[in-house]
Amino acid sequence: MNHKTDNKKIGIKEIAKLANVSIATVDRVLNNRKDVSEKTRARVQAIIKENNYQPNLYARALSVKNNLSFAVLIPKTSSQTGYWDLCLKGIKQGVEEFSTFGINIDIFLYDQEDVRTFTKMSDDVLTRNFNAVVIAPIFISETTVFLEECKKRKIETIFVNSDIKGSSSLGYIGPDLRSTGRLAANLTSYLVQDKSKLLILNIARGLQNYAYLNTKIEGYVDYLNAMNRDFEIVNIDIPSNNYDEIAIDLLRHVGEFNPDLIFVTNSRVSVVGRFFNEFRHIRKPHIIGFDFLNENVEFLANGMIDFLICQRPDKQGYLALNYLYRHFLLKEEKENFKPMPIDILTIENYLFYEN
Amino acid sequence: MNHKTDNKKIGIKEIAKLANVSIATVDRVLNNRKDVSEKTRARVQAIIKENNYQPNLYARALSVKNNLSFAVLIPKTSSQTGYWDLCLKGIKQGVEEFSTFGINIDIFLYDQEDVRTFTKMSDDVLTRNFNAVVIAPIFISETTVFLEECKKRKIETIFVNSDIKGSSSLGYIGPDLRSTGRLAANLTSYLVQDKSKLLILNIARGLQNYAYLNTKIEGYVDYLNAMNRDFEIVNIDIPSNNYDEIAIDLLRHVGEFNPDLIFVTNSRVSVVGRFFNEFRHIRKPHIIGFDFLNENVEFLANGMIDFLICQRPDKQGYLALNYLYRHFLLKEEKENFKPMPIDILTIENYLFYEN
DNA sequence: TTCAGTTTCGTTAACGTTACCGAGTTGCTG
DNA sequence: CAGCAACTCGGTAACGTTAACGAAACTGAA
Repeated sequence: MNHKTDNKKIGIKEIAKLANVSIATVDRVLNNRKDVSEKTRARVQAIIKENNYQPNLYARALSVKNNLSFAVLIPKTSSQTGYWDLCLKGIKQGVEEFSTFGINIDIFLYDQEDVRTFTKMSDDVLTRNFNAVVIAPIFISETTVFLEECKKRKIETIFVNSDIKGSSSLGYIGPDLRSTGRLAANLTSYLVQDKSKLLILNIARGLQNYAYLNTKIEGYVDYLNAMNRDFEIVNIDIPSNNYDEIAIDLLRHVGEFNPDLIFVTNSRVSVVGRFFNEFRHIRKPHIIGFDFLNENVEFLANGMIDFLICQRPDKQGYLALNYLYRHFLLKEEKENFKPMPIDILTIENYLFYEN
Repeated sequence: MNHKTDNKKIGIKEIAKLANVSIATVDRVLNNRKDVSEKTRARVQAIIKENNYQPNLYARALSVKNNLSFAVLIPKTSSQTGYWDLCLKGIKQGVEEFSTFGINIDIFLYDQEDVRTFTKMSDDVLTRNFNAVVIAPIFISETTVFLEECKKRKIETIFVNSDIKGSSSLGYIGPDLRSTGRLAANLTSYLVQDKSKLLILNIARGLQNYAYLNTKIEGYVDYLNAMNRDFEIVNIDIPSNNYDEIAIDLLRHVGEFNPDLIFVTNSRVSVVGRFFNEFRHIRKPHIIGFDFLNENVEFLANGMIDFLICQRPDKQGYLALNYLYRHFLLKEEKENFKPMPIDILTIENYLFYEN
């Protein structure tokens, strides 16, 4: 059962020799540039295919002295959640890694509670000459305007975190939102009995800017309704970032509704954990929320939160840059990226998360 | 909030100029070789640190024309489970990727039901001159003997899939087995009520060779006992690979015990799924098992299996080779690898698995 | 002082690919 | 047929690092 592997990698030089041309010509057909006749192009291509030539990406990366520059346009982290810090962490890893190739990456952080900072930043981006820009599209209409400008100037665009279907030039890197909602519902169905009361909580100031949350909620509700298990589902908005304010609202809603499970539709789930940690006399429901933030993990670890659904914001950020790198440098065509995995974290596996 | 990043990467050449030495000398201190005086070594090192020099790994990989060769020594896939196929898939990905660097990788597949094939293969490995060998240590005592020989010949060793603590030279790449057991118990606790009956199933011919399964079971049982929820737990071995034989045993045990949940301790969980798919009149318990195999996913998708706990065998295989690559070529020291993540798959997120 | 041996260091050719520069060829116009 | 553009193609220097080779400087003993 000894499986030998003696596939000596063939280089551009050998190809050239076999085709009886110079390496420059081989390079031209490889990168399908002009300045090569159809006849020789065909001949070289045949030999390339024949010998299963694979370019040495490292040599390529070493050789090319590009002056690519990318912009990253995402919210700055708020006082209420470290979510964007994670994304930024991934971005910075990419900045570090790709600076080796002379890629310059500038990061623009806008305030997700102030649309004017977004328009300001996006204007700034346009004054410089970027080859591509990574965008977290929070403000939908403003982003659409910005995308128009990018298109005119032939600046490639790619989304992270949420998608405006079909409007960026390079697509979207992030989780399927509807599926994350369905997954939450799936877990919910294990946690509670028939006829239970389920509370959906949307917590954040300026909720009108988080249109994508509705997709999650749809997935959640549709899944549960299809089960015919007589759940009573209530959807509540708490448009605040202040714990004390939120606590007051929570006190009222939880008191009135007395839910068996709370589904927090974003990363603010730690607030709910904190609430039940303080108000011990209130019956603690099951809790499901999002994202691997320190404050969330704390309540996962002490049993307050049952499940954390994770979309790896850091990986998202990194992958977006990685995608650009591959698009520009390695010239990989690649079908539009695979969707991000959706991870489930519990008290028993969170320690091994993050790879 | 504009965050500029203008860290021009400095090269070995600039370092040489700054230190007033040749690039060869810089190279010597970088790879701390001999043939350089303590004085200049210190000076160069200072300048390296000062300028935060980071070697260009791609240039290094391009330059070095090593003749490294690794061996991989894992079980061949049996008729009963595609588990090792997955691991092999990851290995092959590594073979492909690292052949660019002139690394030669030979794969030796032994029969996990026949210890003689293992000793035969491991002897074969020793006749050749490998720099390192990746081992899945199924046969503990035989592996230990083999490791002794490797140590004598200064062949590096690294484990995948399961560990014999402290006996390989480069450590272990794989999940923490006890934690996977605990995680299964954690999910179990959500799926069933107090006083439920839980059936632990160990299915495989030659079970005596799977000592590591006990670690999983310990984690599972300990976790549940600590909950004080009055579970009735039964642990059953079915030492067979034949479905008909297994079905007979299952029929008997399930009939007698009537479990509320079955925990299959390895990847053979699809057999149990098939069983309940055929015997519709028997009350189907919840089912938890391991590994992202096609046959398992099939029963996850149709609702037979509730949770699949995944240890990414393909990633394990790839990471093992990647680790060797980094150890030999990039000379990264790196603290002994992070543990593998432990993933939870349900009917709602399996589609997005595999990245 | 000489000379062999050792220690320390610099020069240079690779590694596989890219891209600039310029030389040869063809085709067309006047 | 001259002249000139357009099209093909080859030569070669770079990219940052490694390693083989040999030169220089130093050591110590005769």
